[in-house]
Amino acid sequence: MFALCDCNNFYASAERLFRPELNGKPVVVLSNNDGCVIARSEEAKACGIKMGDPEFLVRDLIKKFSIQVFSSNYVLYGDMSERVMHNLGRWFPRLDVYSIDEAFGWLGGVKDLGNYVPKIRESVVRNTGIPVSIGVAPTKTLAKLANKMSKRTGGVLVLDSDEKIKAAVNDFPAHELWGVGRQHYKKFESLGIRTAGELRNMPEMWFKQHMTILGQRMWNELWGRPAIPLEAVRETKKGITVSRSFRNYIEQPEILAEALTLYASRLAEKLRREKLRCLYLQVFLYTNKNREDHPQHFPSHTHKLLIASNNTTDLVSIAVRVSARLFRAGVKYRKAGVIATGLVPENELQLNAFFDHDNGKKDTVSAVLDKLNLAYGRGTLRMASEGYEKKWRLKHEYLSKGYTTRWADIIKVK
DNA sequence: TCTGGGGTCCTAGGACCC
DNA sequence: TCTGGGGTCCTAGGACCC
Repeated sequence: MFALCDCNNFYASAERLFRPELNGKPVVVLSNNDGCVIARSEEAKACGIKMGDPEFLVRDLIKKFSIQVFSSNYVLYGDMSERVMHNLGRWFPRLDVYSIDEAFGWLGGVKDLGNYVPKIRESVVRNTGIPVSIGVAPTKTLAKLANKMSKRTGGVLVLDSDEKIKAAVNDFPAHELWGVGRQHYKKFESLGIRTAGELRNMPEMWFKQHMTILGQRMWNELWGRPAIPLEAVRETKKGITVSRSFRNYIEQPEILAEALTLYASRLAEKLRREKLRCLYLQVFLYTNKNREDHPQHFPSHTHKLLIASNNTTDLVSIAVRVSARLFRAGVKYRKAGVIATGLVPENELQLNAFFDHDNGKKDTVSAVLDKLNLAYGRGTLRMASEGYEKKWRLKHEYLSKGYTTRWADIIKVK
């Protein structure tokens, strides 16, 4: 049996944990640049705030219901996530951490699930302060379904018989299934399919034809036959991205170069942290697609490196050069990013017979950079091309403190 | 009038996830 | 005026190989 454990309204719960006076009050967390709503407490949902709502469109609701607003604080969420996962790990022989607030656990051989599962939930809540819900079923897809249904029934739901599964799928909306997005739902609608129960009664070939092999897997999973295995060890990543929207539009190539310098520096740091190097570096620019009156431009280019690298100097110089070529005058750019692919382990460096390698000099520079920035704070030592003013940098006006990660921000008990 | 078969790699686009 | 960021997988088509 699989268990899906997920934190309720995770970011909102994490923020409220250190502001107990907000318990029972509406709370929302905004995306980067304070753009749109990405987490809501139950009270905020009841005020009519929807997932993904742009902040400027719900400003009136926020004011009307005195909703507490937070910018996203990923350092805090990352740390709280680690605590939750660590606690979950005590209860499962194998744990597959699926996202920052979700994990699949393997419950093979546990006899009294009805007794065991609620204990997991109570323990995590007691040890971390983060409320979680747990759904249990014979497949991952059904465990996800059970998890969603459990939010209405006290946070735990175990589907351990064909009868229970049948009752659950007949009561579950097809568009809320794991793996069903807007496009698939449109197809279901046109056929009059509303519930997961109606959906799984369609023939297997229908799934294969209309939803590719992923649909075929879903069909099996809905009938209780596991088609998606537990990944106790996550495979190494295929790519690493750093991209951000700008606070204001960028219309000058030299300002764009500043942003790309920062993003490529961050990307190099991420690669070094994961002990990887990249063979390809993709650079892309975006305009604001919500503005039909602006000229649109979404250029992108992938640069192939002669030797795999994770050095800040290498990646920054490529990113800046490529972005200058992609840039078009008279266009208002809203966002840019860099993607590293062709990832290889740091210590398996393949040299190039026709190209001079510097015998690790740049690696030494990067190591010094990381060491200084770790000791004295991120950005202490950085590339000069990052600029000084950085007016394009993210907006986060409602940022909470680093309660669990910064000594200066630790809560004092009187 | 008639021009093979089997494969890999890469890219772009679509769909979905949290 | 103001609409996030970081991922995965699948498919189709083009270019190329023998």
